[in-house]
Amino acid sequence: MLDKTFDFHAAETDLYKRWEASGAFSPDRAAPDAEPFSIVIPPPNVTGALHIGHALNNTLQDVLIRFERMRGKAALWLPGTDHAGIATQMMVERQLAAAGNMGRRDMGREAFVERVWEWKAESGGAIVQQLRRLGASCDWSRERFTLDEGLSNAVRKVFVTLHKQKLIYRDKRLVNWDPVMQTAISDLEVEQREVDGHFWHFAYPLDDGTAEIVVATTRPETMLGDTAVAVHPSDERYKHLIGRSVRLPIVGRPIPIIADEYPDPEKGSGAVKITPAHDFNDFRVGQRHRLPMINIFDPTARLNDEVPPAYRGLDRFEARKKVVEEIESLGLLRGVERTRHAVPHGERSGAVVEPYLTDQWYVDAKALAGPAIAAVEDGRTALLPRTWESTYFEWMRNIEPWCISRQLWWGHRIPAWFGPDGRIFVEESEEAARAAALEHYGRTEPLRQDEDVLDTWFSSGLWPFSTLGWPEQTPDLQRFYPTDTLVTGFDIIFYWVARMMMMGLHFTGKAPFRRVVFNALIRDAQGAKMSKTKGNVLDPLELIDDYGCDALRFTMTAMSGQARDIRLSRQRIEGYRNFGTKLWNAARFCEVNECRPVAGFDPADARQTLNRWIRGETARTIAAVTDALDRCAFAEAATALYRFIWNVVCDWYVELAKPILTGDDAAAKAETRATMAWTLQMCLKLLHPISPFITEQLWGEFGGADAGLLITAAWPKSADGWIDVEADAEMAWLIALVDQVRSIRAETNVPPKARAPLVLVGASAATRDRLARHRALIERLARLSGIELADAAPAGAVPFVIGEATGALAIAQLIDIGAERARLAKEIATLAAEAERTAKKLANADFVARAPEEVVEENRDRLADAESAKAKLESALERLESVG
RNA sequence: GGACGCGUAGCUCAGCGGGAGAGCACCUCGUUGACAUCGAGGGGGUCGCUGGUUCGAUCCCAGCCGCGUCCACCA
Repeated sequence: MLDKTFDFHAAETDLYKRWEASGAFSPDRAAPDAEPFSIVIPPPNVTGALHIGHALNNTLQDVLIRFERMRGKAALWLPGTDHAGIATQMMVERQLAAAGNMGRRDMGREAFVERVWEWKAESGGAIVQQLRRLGASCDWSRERFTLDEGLSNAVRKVFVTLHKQKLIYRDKRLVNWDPVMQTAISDLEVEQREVDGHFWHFAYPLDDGTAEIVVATTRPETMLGDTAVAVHPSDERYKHLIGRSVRLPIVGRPIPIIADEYPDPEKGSGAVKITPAHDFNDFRVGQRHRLPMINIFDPTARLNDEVPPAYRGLDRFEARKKVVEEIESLGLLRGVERTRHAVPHGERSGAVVEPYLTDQWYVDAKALAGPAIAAVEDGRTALLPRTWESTYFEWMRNIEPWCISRQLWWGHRIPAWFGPDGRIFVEESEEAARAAALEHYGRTEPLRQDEDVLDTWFSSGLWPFSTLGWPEQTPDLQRFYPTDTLVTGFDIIFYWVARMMMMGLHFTGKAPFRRVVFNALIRDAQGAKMSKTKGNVLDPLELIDDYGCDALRFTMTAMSGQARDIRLSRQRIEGYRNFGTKLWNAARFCEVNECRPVAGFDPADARQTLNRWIRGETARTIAAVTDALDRCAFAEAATALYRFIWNVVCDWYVELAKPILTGDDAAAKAETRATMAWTLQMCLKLLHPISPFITEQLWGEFGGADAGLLITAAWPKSADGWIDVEADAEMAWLIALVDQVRSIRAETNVPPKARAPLVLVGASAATRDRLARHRALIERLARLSGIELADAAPAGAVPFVIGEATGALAIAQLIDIGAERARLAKEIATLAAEAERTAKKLANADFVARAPEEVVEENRDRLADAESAKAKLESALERLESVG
C-alpha cells in the first residue's frame, strides 16, 4: 500500500544506492553494439559547494543522460572536478591565516602544495557527494581530477607539442598583474568595475621653461614612469613642440614630445603622457617610438628604486596622493575633475589590476581559433540557443594571445627548464629536458624548472579528451569522443567552451561536441544576482531537503527555457512539488482500484472509447516529450508532461474512468484497469529523466512483475494507429458538455449538491449514440438528475450550445433569472462580435482571393458556428423573457 | 563606442504571420472514498510607442522609449 504522501527523504537515499549498485550509471552495461552517447561534466571547482547554478546545469545533463540511457544508448556522463588554481590557493591561504598558521611564503612551496593536497583529500569530495544528492547518474568509476596523473600527462604533452609547433612561446610584454595574488592573469579574468575617481590635469614645463604642456591622468603615480608626451601630428596647437622635450616634474627627467596617431585632439588637452611600462596603449606607443620602458612597481605594486627616494616603498595609492600634493605644491596642478570610470579588477582577488611588464608564456590563440570558428560555421558543432554563435564568432575572430603562466603554486607546473645561460628546454619530463640540455651543451649543466604553473583553463581546455585517456588511444576515447552534448553556462563560453573547441580540434582533429547547450543564470525572484552578502541565496541542498529532489529538478527543467535569466522562488518549487504529489495520488488511485499492469497488454486492443482516447493522448505526449528532449528543449518536455499528467490524466481520464471502475461491466472494467496501469507506466517512463526518484519509487509498484529498475527501462515508443480520431471527437464532445453544465451551474449559483435535469434539443443520431454510451458518466460529472431528448426546450430552462444541439438545464427554480439573463446577453454579445469580425474578414475580396484556402474555410466555419450558436441562445433568451 | 537580448494578465514567463495562453496570485463555491500539497467556476491584457510591409501583424522590417548582459574604453 502506498503511503499517503511520498517520503522523498527515505526514497532518495535508498534509490540512489540501488541505482549505483545496479551498475546503471555505467555505459558498459549497455548492449555491445549500442550507440554511444557521452557528456562530460563541466568540472566544478574542487573547493566548491553545490550552488543553484550547478543544480540547474547538472539537472539538465542528467535529464539528457537518463533519456538516452533509456533509449538504449551506451550513455556515459563523465564526472570530475577542477583543481581551480587561484580559487583553491586563495582558499587554503585564507584557512592558514584564519588558523594563525604561517603563510604560504614562509611555509615554502613544497609544504604548501602538500597542505593543499591534504585539504583536497579531506573535503575536496564534498561537491561530488552533493551531485549524488541531486540524483546525478554519473559514471563515478570514471571520475577524473584535472591534477590527476593522466590529465597531467595530457597537459604536458599538449604544452610541449604546442611549443614545438611554435604555438606556445615566451614573451616579455605587458600583462594584467594582480598585485594581491602576485600573478599574471588573462584578459578574461579582468573585470571592469565602475568606481568614483578623479581626473587630474598636470602641467609639464618645457625644459627651457618657455612653455608648458598639459596632460591628464586618473593614475598620477604612473607619471613617475613617463618617458614621453605624445601629441597628434596634425594638432596645430602642438606642431611646433614636436621633437622638443619637457622636464618631467618631481623626477626631473627630460622626456621627448613625440608625434603619434594615438592621441585624440578632441579629448582633453590633446596631449598624452606616455608610460609604456604601465599602460597598454602607451606600451604600443612606446614600441613604435622605441621609448624606454621604466617599470616603477614591485610585484606588490609598491614603488621600486626607479622613482625618486621619497617615493620608494610607497604603496601605489599612497604614491598617487603624494604625487598630486607635490604637483600642486609645485604650482603645476591645472585642474581636477571628479569622474566615474571603469577600473580593472582581478575577478578573484578583487584587487585593482596593474599593467605590468614581465616574461610570461603565451598561446598563439589566433592560430588555433581558425578551425574552431570553422567547426561552428559549418555546423559540426551547434551552439544552442543559436544566438550564442555570434558571440562566439565575435570573440574568436578578435582573439588575443592567451597568457597561460601564473605565478602560483597550485596547478600544473610548466614543463620548461632553464639552463645557466637562460636557454629554455621544453620537454615532457625532467629526464627529457636533461637529455636535451646534455645534447645542447655537450656536458651536464644544472637546470632550473620554471617556477610558474599553468592557467587552470589550460587543463580544462583538454577536458573532453584528456578525461577519456588521451594521449593514449584508449577504448573509451575511441568510443566516446567526440562527445555529444555539452551543457554549460554562457558565462564561460570564452574561458572554457572556446578553448575546448580550439584544443580539441588541434589535437584530435575533431570538434569535441556535436552540440553545446547554454543554460541561463539563476537570479532571485526580483531578478537580482544571488550572493551571500545580499542573503538571497537559495541553497539547492536546503531546497532538496524541503521539497524533495524531484521538485527542484522539475523546477530547474521547467524554467530552463529562459535564455538568460531565471527568476527562482521557493513558491515556484512548491508548485512543482505539488505536481509530484498529484502524480503520487493518481498512483494511489490506481492501487485502490486495482489497476495493475497486465502482461502482454497492447493498448491497440482497447475497445472502450475512453481507453482509445487516452491511448492517443499518450501517443501525442510520447511524441512531444521525445522530440523536445531530442532538441534539448527541456522546458517543453516538462510542460508537456505537466499538462498531460495533471490536466489530461488526472483531471479527465481518472474521473471518466471512475464509473467504469465501479460499474458492473466486467470486460470494460478489466480493459480500463489495464489501460490505466499502462498509462501510468508511460507517465513514469516519460517523467523519469526529470523526476527520477518518485517515478522509480512508483515503478516499484507499477512496473510489472519482472520489471527491473525504471532507470534502465526502455523509453516508450508509440505505435501507428494509437490515435483514434473518432474517440478523440467523442471525448472532446463529452468534455465540452460537462464543462458547459459546470460553468452554468457555477455562474448561476446552482447549489453544488442540487441535481438538475438536462434536456438535449436537436441532437443528431451521432449525438444520441454518444449520449447512450456515456449517459451515466455525464450525469455523474455534471451532477445531473437525468438526461432527456426533446424537440423543444422546456420553458425557463437555461440553454447552451453543444455542437449541432442545444442543451437546456431545467434549473429555473434553482437560479437567479436576472443572473441568467446577464449571462446569456454576455454570451450572445461575444458571439456577435466574433461573427461580425469574421464576416468582415470574409467580405474582403483580397482576403478570400489571397489567403490560403484552408484559412478561408476555417473562417467560414467559424462564422457559421458563431451565427448558429448566437441564434440558439437568442431564441432561448426570448423564451426566458416570456417566462420571466 | 560595439554587439547581443528583453519589454505579452498583478507577478514570472510561453507563443512569434491567420480566433490572446500557462503557472502563481486574486475572487466565488466545495469535507461526492486518489489528492485541501486538492476540486469546480470566474475576473483580469489598445501583446512598450510610432511608422512600414502584408488580404491579414503580438509575431516580419525601420525608428523611438525603457531595461539587462557581454566586449571595448579608462591619456
